[in-house]
Amino acid sequence: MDGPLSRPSMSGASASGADPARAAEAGPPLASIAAALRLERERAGLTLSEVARRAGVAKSTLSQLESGTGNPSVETLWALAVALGVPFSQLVDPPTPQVRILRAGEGVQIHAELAKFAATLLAAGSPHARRDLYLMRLEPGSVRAAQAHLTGSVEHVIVAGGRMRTGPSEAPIELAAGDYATFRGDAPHCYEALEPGTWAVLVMEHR
Amino acid sequence: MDGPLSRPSMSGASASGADPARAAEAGPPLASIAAALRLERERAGLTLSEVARRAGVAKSTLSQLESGTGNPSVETLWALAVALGVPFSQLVDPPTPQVRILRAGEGVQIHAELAKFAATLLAAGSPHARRDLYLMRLEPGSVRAAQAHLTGSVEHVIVAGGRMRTGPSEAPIELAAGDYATFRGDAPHCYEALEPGTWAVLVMEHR
DNA sequence: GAGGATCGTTCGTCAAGTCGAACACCCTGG
DNA sequence: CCAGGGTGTTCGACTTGACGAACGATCCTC
Repeated sequence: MDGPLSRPSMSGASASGADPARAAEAGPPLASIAAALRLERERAGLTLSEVARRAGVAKSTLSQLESGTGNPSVETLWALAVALGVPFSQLVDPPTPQVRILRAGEGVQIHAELAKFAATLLAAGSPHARRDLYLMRLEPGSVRAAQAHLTGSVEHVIVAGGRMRTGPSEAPIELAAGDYATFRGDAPHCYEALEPGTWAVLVMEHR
Repeated sequence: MDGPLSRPSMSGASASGADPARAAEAGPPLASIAAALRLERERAGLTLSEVARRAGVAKSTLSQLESGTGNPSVETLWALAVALGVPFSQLVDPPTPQVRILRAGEGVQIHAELAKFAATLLAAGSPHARRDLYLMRLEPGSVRAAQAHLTGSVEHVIVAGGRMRTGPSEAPIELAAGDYATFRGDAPHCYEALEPGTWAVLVMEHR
């Protein structure tokens, strides 16, 4: 039902109280930074020399950083982040999930003392996800096709009323009120209402 | 109706396309880091010496960093973040908003080519906000009172169906379907359904 | 009020990050 | 075939951050 995808640790714990895993990542992400630097540079199609020039750092420094040798200063890393056009923290913290659907009624439910309350955790954001919340209304009869956003962007849709078909353009998913779905936003995807007055909450996660 | 609060720049621009302001913050946040270090240390009620000891850095180094002198290495800053029990990026990026309401129909609307689509930007997340999405269902007759969460947490509520009263315990707000409200989560707040079958999307922003 | 302890700051010393230049390498074109 | 401009890497010199110790300042104890 959900295909070959890795569950991104949907630990439903962080709702009832403190979350100890927030800053407890053990070691300084020297290697992670190295990988992120190289990844983002190649994604942007830039050369090491060019990035170094734009950032105002020596290319020797960048070379060492990309090779995992070194412990950059904040100033240096910041300059590189700006040159690469990515948020600073993307260089220091790991990537994001993939595709996941949560039908109405599914998911980790959190109940209160008096049973009149039930909350379903839809997506526990990674520490540095940038998430923009949208309230989306659409009427049937037209398909809104969205092209690829920035690399790594993820979209979350919670249908509040009506029915809609959304998801990757090659495999749309039909959702009804209360359904929740998330999918990659950096691939072509679409939105189509199946009933009048359809509306949903859209969370656009940029990283 | 919304009291003395500063509008946290709800620039509705970032929806139609690329967002140049994502990593374009001009200078390296030397002073910001200094302020964050001191703030988080005092929040935790720890002494400079103690934090330095836990982080395994010289207290002279920490002193210089808190005074804004210096450009710490990633390794050093990471150790301090762990010692302070805060996510790394909280030390490098600024704080968060306050209180804001968006009634159904209000807000910056984004229309598509065919006018059958309308999205309302609810909250453009700061680059490092950790946002957990919840689908919340609650029935009338009981008030769910939530105590203060972690400092700096912010809650977003989008009512999908029914009516509810929520917000800070000292000044709850009545919301109907389509209404959106956001308020501080580190102060006592409550949720109360006013109709059967009330449900909402809850976004818990931890920072 | 003297003693002790701890706070945060400032001062030299050492190590490490950053820089610039020279290096080997690949591809293109004269 | 071999200059030419491009890549990313490695090498010393310099700059700078991190360390440890000593320094006033403050607070509590005896």
